[in-house]
Amino acid sequence: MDQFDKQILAILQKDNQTPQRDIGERVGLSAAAVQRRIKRMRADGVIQADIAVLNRESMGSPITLMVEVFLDSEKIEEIDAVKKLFLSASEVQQCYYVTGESDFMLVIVVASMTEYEKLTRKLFFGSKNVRRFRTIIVMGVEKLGLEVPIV
Amino acid sequence: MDQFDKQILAILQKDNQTPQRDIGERVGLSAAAVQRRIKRMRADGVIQADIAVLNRESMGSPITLMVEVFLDSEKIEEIDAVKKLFLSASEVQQCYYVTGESDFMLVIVVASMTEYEKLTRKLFFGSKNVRRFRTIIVMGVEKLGLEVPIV
DNA sequence: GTGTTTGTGCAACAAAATTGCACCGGGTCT
DNA sequence: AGACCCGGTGCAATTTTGTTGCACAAACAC
Repeated sequence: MDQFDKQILAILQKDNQTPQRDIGERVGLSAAAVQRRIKRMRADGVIQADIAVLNRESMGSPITLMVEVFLDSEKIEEIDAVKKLFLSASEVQQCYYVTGESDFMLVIVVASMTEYEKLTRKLFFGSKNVRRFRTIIVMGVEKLGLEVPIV
Repeated sequence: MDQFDKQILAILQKDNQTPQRDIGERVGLSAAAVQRRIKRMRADGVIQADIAVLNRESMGSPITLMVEVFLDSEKIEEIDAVKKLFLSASEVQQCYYVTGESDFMLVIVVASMTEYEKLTRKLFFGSKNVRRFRTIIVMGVEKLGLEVPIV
């Protein structure tokens, strides 16, 4: 993971459709070298996924919710159990294990409130270890990205 | 935006490196038709971005934070002003305008706590309209995605 | 120094994306 | 009904991009 790799990643996390030739020019490598590095980083899991980000309005404006989850027990097995439950739901797009008053923060995207209500039963009411949860309704998604600082 | 488009988007938001030929086979179109549809959807902004998601451990485990922001004034101009400020920071990867007790939820990724401390001054202390903010430190990113339900 | 490993550029090659073209409904107008 | 776009399609040709074989160079171990 040298400076070349980092430069390549910086480009890809902004636009992974950039032709390898262009990347090569920008970082000072041949297209072949760039291609080998990208291939290696994908195999190593440094690049976890390659995705298209969709415009939500075009997709019928699904509802985004953030849920702060408070657990009773903080025993590892219990935590792992709820975590597993959360991850099993495709509507849960982001799941963070956090410190402070609460234990988990979830970012959930659903097509309708009815759907969220159902999900709520499955994830929170159905789990004995969830003491309470606070739902924050998102009115506007002002920015949406997954970029990471590259040192 | 018909059923074909939706199927294509469903594939791309999971893996935008899928060859158009494969997509064509899966949805029942020729590769050329798929290519034209994708091109159109990119031009129309239905597809907002194409990005690589990086493994954070490989990137030196940057710190993820969630910040709940409480404003004083809820006048539109004031809200827009802080929003603009938030969006101006590249560390702010997600910005949600929310209902409830607070007004904004931010997802921030920084390389170090020092950096966050500095950002804090710029975004919150520097803005008169921010009454208070609550920082939630992320200990573990259990899932990370931006997928949207496709109806 | 010799050999090994790792990575490079170049050039050939394979695969993918893009485009020109003829064609096929589904509307609309006369 | 018939003539006519219009939007979209598939096929095939073309162009662009990604991939691989090969010779070579730097770094390292022995």
